[in-house]
Amino acid sequence: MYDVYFRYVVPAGEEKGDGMATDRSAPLWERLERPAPAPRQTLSPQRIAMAAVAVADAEGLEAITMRRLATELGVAPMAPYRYVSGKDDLLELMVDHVYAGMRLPGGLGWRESLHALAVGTRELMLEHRWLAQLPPQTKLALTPSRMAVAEQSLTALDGLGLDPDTMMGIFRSVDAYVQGAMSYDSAVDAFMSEQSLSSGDELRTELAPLIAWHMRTGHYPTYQHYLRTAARKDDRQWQFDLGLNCLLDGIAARLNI
Amino acid sequence: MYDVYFRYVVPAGEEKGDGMATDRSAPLWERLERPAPAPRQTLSPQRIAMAAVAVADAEGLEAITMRRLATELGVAPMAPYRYVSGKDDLLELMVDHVYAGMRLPGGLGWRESLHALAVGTRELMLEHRWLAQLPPQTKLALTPSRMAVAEQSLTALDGLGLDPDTMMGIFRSVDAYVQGAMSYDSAVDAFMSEQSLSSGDELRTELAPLIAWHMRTGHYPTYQHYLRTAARKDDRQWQFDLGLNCLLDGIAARLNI
DNA sequence: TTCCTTTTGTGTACGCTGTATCGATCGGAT
DNA sequence: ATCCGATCGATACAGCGTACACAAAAGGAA
Repeated sequence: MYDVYFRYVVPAGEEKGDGMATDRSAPLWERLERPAPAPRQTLSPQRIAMAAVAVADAEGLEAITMRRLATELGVAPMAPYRYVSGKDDLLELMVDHVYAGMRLPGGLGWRESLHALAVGTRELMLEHRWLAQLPPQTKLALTPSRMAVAEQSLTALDGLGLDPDTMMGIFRSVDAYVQGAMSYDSAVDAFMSEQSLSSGDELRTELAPLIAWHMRTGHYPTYQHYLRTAARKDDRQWQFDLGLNCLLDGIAARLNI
Repeated sequence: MYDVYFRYVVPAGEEKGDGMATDRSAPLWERLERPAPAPRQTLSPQRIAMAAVAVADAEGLEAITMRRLATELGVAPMAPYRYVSGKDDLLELMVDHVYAGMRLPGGLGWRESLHALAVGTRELMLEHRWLAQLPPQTKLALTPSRMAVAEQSLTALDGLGLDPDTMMGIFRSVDAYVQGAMSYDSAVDAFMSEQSLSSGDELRTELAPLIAWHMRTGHYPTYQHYLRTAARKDDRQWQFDLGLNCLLDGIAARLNI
């Protein structure tokens, strides 16, 4: 597990400003640049991020509590506040921590790169299903790892004769599709584990009364036909790929690339 | 403002079971089928939904509190619990209430229908920006209004020689794109109104220190080029349409329809 | 009218959350 | 030896969702 926060070069022109580590008004990433000169500390942004990610992976996002985190770290409830300004900061730290694990292959064509972006993000979200359940403000988080992903994707679209707006638009479209699709899947997963359901069949049994009530109204014949005859209801990979391939096809066609 | 909850026909075979209205174990929509025989009541699911939607529209989703809702209705904090089993139920009620306002034109081709689905959902989310910020469990909510939207979309894809899995896969892909794209836009909106920013320029000024810090690392040349030369950074409509049209193009091409 | 039952809204309280504030403690330069 | 800033601990507070028991009000039967 390599060091996430120190691999970013300190930009030139930054003074060594004393007390920088506790200047809570500066952006999170700027503060982390000089995490702390103290040698004794038991806490660190990395330790905090790892502990939080471990808890969220094991018990879901709703288990992430400042108190729980502190307990996990063997520390007083308010201790982590020395490193993160609040829960939002903590979530941002977690996001950056897991996105750092994403490795996009370089040297591929634009389509392969975008495909890898989508599949890689999906895999990250399958491994950490809380990633697709983050609160809105965290979805914007401009963390170093996410910037790196964006940069790689934009680079893959460079040199094709596209204007910057279109390049960013395509990147964001693919990302929007992935986020939307995984947000749905992830919500289903959360519901299933919360109700201790371990298969699509068990899920449908659980939902049967509700579905049956809807169907008895007779308002949804096409939906009902789907329910009765569909064969891939549990094949999420297939569903994800269907939409992704359509989107990539469309990008290729519409932009002549 | 027409009645949202009584337009669904009572399915045959439902007993008039006494106390049905307070049987909290039945699905929300089944309970609402017999909302209450009493004439005196000051509360009703409709009044609750309308009050909650009004608050969320005006002050955002985080203003939605059981206590705040009760205050708004001029009632004790626990009173709404007679009609909704908890906050999740309340959110579901709100979702159904606003989705009931969506009108999809019929009699169009599949592409126009899916386009209308996407644009209509987008407009709903622009009018009620909390819609794109709902917690995960509410994203699944199988409410009557949302079932109706799904049914219409599936119907538009019927008769084209597609198997049910593909029909549902396409519907879900378009929906995923819309949810993902609007979830991002909505988060930006929330951030802007929370910081009292009223234009893209003000937003960029606010984020300038963070962005500048990232850029000074020199790791994001393509991103930087985008920042400096892009001309449509604030044209969300264009961005949304770009991805949507690509997706629809791809669907048409890949499925030969 | 009177009584009884069922429905509907009230009052109070509990455990949990995020986090502000202040005091104790420790490490290392002076 | 002294000081000082960086850490961490203890306490406290307002606000949240909601469980629970009770009061008020309406409808039906007598």
